[in-house]
Amino acid sequence: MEYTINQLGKLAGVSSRTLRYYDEIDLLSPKRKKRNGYRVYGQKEVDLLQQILFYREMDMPLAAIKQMIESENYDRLEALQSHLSKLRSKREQIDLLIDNVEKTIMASKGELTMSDEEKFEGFKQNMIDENEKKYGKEIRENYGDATVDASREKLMGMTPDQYEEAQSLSRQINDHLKKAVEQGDPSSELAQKVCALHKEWLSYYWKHYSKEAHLGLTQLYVEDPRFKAYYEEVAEGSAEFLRDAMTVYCQ
Amino acid sequence: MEYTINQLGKLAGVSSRTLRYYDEIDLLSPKRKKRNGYRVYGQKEVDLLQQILFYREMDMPLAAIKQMIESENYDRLEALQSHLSKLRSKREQIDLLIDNVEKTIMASKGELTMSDEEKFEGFKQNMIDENEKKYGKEIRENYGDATVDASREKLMGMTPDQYEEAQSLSRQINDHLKKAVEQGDPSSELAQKVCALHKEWLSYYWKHYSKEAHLGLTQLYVEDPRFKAYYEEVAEGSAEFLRDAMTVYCQ
DNA sequence: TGTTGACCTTCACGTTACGTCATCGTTTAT
DNA sequence: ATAAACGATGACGTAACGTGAAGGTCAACA
Repeated sequence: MEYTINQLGKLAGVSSRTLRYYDEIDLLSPKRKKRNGYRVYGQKEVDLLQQILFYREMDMPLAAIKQMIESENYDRLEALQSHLSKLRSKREQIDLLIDNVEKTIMASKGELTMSDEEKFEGFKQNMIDENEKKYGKEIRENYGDATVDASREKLMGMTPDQYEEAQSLSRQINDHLKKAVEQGDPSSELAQKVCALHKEWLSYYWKHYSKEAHLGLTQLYVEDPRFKAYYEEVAEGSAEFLRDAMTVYCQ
Repeated sequence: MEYTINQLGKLAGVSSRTLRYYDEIDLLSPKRKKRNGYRVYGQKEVDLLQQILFYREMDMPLAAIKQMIESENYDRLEALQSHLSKLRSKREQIDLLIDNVEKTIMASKGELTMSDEEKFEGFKQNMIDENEKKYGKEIRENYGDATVDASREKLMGMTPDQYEEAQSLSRQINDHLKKAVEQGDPSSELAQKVCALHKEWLSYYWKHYSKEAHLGLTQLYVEDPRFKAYYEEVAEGSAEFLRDAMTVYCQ
């Protein structure tokens, strides 16, 4: 697919001026120019613009974005993973702010009092972000994005490896669970493997593991509509299936 | 409490230059100046800065913020309520972006293909407005996902006592709901008590409570067949009844 | 007592990521 | 043929500060 400057702009929700500016600073150049000077954007440019907008959404300066995507060791997938974790912390920050506003509302009604520190909770994105501001630039230049994310997660209590592992496990569980449900046998090897994976996944969140608690959790998955909704999205009846499989797994 | 310019800056997470700039444009002036010219900020200024930062967080230009807070009919409480709903929309947009990144990751692994339109979903803000108009599916995704996320997080840190309490509440809710449905009046004392219990029960799963979300959840109970099935077992029409009662409860 | 270093002041220029004309050529529809 | 829509290139404007420079103030320490 080929796009004119305004078509691409509309598609991506940016102005044509923006695209011309990106061309000017050699951040995103059109595939080619027609004889009449018109810019023509192709598939590659569409995808690159998407990448750029992801970074921009994280408030990264365009110069830094340029460095990133021009970098020798730029790993697109790694970058996307990093976007994910940043978006998640952004969401947490918004939750903090929502909390703050709710408290402020109550405070203005005289239902509670807030310390001056509390009044600004959620604005200054705590030590993690300050850390990023301080050292982020240099670290990023030297080691790329992944390292920054890594140190962030460390501050949050989990190592990046743990976090990644947990995320990966979660995806694996869903994938295998789906297949196992299709096969239909809770005592099958695959189903038991899902149970083992689930136990491993739990170990990232639970301090003390016990069979009873694990079984109780899967029972909860069945009983509690909210958990059930989650598992219904993985596969129909997967909550019950997981509980049955876990019953076998825990003997 | 009185603050110097840097103390207030540190407290609020802004630079002293910012505070001087706000003074310059008469957005936020210090309470007074000492003989030596030093700026002194007091309690009123602290609270005003908080308000300003709320607006700034919504990407409102400082000139507009100035107009707002100088306005004759400026209602602080109303403004806070508006912040809340805007923050929620912002959260929704981030969820969209997260969705986009996740899809992009899968696409880059060849697990699915994305249209060019899909690649820019979540960037354009006008999509938020569209989403706000679409009730059914979006509500399920937004509230449903948030519910599941919050539940999972919180459950991991629940003590057995808390879990028991939540379960007990759940049973109480079902008991009383059944009786209330039989009586038939959603505004009855019993029905309102059910709502209060439900709110209490939610507090075991939701990190941040809000009337809107609570009401949205009960609407979800009605619209989503999976949730509805759960409530149909309690009593016929109890999902609708709970929603109607909650509408009264939340005013 | 002098000096150091942390804060404070004002003044002023620099920056980023575009918005917004102005002026012009090109293409398409009527 | 003429208008409307679209494209191009300057060039200037802007918001919200960042970043010095040049200098006054203040507590503490030698």
